[in-house]
Amino acid sequence: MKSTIKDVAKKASVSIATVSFVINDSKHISAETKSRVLKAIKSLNYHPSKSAINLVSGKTGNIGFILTDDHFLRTEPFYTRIFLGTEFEARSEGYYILLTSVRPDFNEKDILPRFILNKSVDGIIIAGKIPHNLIERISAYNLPTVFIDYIPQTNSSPLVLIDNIQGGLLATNHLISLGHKNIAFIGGDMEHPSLSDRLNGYKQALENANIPVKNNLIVTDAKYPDRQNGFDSAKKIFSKNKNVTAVFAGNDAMAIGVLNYLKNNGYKVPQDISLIGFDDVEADLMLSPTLTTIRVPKIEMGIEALKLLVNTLKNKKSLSKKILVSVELIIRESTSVYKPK
Amino acid sequence: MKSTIKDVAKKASVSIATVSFVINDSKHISAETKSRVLKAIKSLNYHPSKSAINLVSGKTGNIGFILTDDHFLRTEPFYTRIFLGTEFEARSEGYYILLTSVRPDFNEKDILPRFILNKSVDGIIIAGKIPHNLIERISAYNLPTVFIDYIPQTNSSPLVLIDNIQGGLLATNHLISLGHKNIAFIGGDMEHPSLSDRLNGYKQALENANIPVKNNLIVTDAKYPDRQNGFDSAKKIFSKNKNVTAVFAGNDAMAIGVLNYLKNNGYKVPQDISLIGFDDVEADLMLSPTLTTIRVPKIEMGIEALKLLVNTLKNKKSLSKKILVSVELIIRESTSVYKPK
DNA sequence: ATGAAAGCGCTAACAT
DNA sequence: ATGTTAGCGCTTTCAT
Repeated sequence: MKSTIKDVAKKASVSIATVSFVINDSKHISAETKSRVLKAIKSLNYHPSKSAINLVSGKTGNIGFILTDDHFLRTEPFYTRIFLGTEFEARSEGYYILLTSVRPDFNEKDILPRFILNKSVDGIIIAGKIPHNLIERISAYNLPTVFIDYIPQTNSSPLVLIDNIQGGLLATNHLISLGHKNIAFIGGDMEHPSLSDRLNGYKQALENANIPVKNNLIVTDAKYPDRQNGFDSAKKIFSKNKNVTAVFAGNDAMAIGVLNYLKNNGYKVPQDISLIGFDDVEADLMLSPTLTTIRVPKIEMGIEALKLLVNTLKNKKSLSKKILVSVELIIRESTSVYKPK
Repeated sequence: MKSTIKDVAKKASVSIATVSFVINDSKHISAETKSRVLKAIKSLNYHPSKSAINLVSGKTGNIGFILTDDHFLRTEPFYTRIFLGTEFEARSEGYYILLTSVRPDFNEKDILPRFILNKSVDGIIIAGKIPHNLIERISAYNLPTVFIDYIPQTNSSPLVLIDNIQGGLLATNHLISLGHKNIAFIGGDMEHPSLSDRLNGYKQALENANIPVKNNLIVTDAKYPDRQNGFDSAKKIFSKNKNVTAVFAGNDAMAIGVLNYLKNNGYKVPQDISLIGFDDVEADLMLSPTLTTIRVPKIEMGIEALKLLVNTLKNKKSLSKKILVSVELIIRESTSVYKPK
């Protein structure tokens, strides 16, 4: 039933070597022979055995994709979209993606993803913040690695990052251009470079506009940038500061929490408070008003990471490149011109 | 660097066959020899080459996992959890999962997942509702298949299903036991057996309690059971029926939409209206009140599907089993005793 | 331009 | 109980 290279060779009356040369275009074969082989391949519906190729080449044709459980299960499909981009690009490159999630509190006792132990991947893509000891233990295996949306402490690998500073600038400038001056920033998990750079962009924009940066308008103590913490952080800001007219939330999840807080407490968005998020996760169609935000090209990030990795794999030398994907201001309903009361 | 079976054999002073026997436990080897081999394996950090095993066994060691984009990107991590269960179980069984998503409107022109075309998987798991023509085209490849949470029209494959009727009964009985009589049902995508069976359970429970089933309390015309449609369906019910005191939503996503509608329109949950969902997707910690629901064991479903598939793979005969996973009533804050106004 | 043949790392008869 | 060896399907060097 299943045809092999032998069957093709026999059918085309050539040696198996010739068939292999034709398939891989690795040696010059006369046009006539080539077409005979190609015809045989087609008529037998022949597909080369991956296992055999892998065995002889010493490669696996697989790429490992690692992220933490909580990233994978996040309500907002942020990392899932990145994965989709990677998977999509892997199709054209002929790789398979082995996806695995690890616990966010991965420790010495946990075992490494088995595709690493079993040497079943040629390279690795790591998305999002990942426990440091995991990174260290993986690096012992010397696999080409690309990081997405995270800068590991000890880093020499190619990186695909969001241009968060630019995003922070865009978001804050948008609010400033609407006339806002008392602009709060709500962040969390400031160890993650994404969040801290968004804050940097925020500060920079204020300085550029000669608006003083006030620390009491900046809340960054949430451990994890999710809805609940957005809600709680908003409470901290608004219970003390009555003159805030705009909020820049570190991501859309937090922005949704902020929005909930504002609604529950009688603030109208955007009439009383303008609100901008970050990520554009298209989380919640129910959201009213719809959220002005900074769009992060998630699919593209996944694509870029795979390209980078495949490049490294093929060149046998790590290019150690850094790709900064740019972001885009998406104006919706949650921001509007500042009107003094 | 990379050690092979030969290195182990040499180190343990045995033949490579003996090493193989030890690894696979396929022949009786004396305890002494065995321990020597095991020690050699450990000291060399030896891991058998997957490619070689695959080649010799004619298998790939991979399992394909297919679902639609929108299921994969859903706000509520329902299918992602199922996938996680599958991936988890695959670890113990030594399989790798190749995850791919297809468009919900997959048609004749779209190409099949390439792991099918390239014969890179030994079997397939399909989760959720999938276009019928995809199923047909896949079936031509004669790969052992297991369906999760969906009953294909032309079916002979093993199935892992939710006991939706039981769930519908549990949910409705819970409301009835609280004294409710005017209980609405909100569903959507009734082509999906899950949703229609939940409705069946609802009807059955009412009949058991001698409560007449009223069609004007049943809204099932939403095409897709998401938040927005939950919201819209609630509007349909409540704008016409003033005596409804409880709602059974076909899933949590719709329930969240219903809750939003109720809040926006001055109803208090559960004081005015009791609300129960289905799935227990733990979607939204912000939800207030927290949602009473029927818990579906998502991880377990993924596990069961993989077990079923591996079983089929090993026995070389399709068991054509059907597994009905049972559900559980989770009482939280959104339901309470009926109080006449 | 094409073919013969040696492996890649492993399993499983078949021998001993 | 353990060893010898013939492949699995392919790539690639070396001949021709």
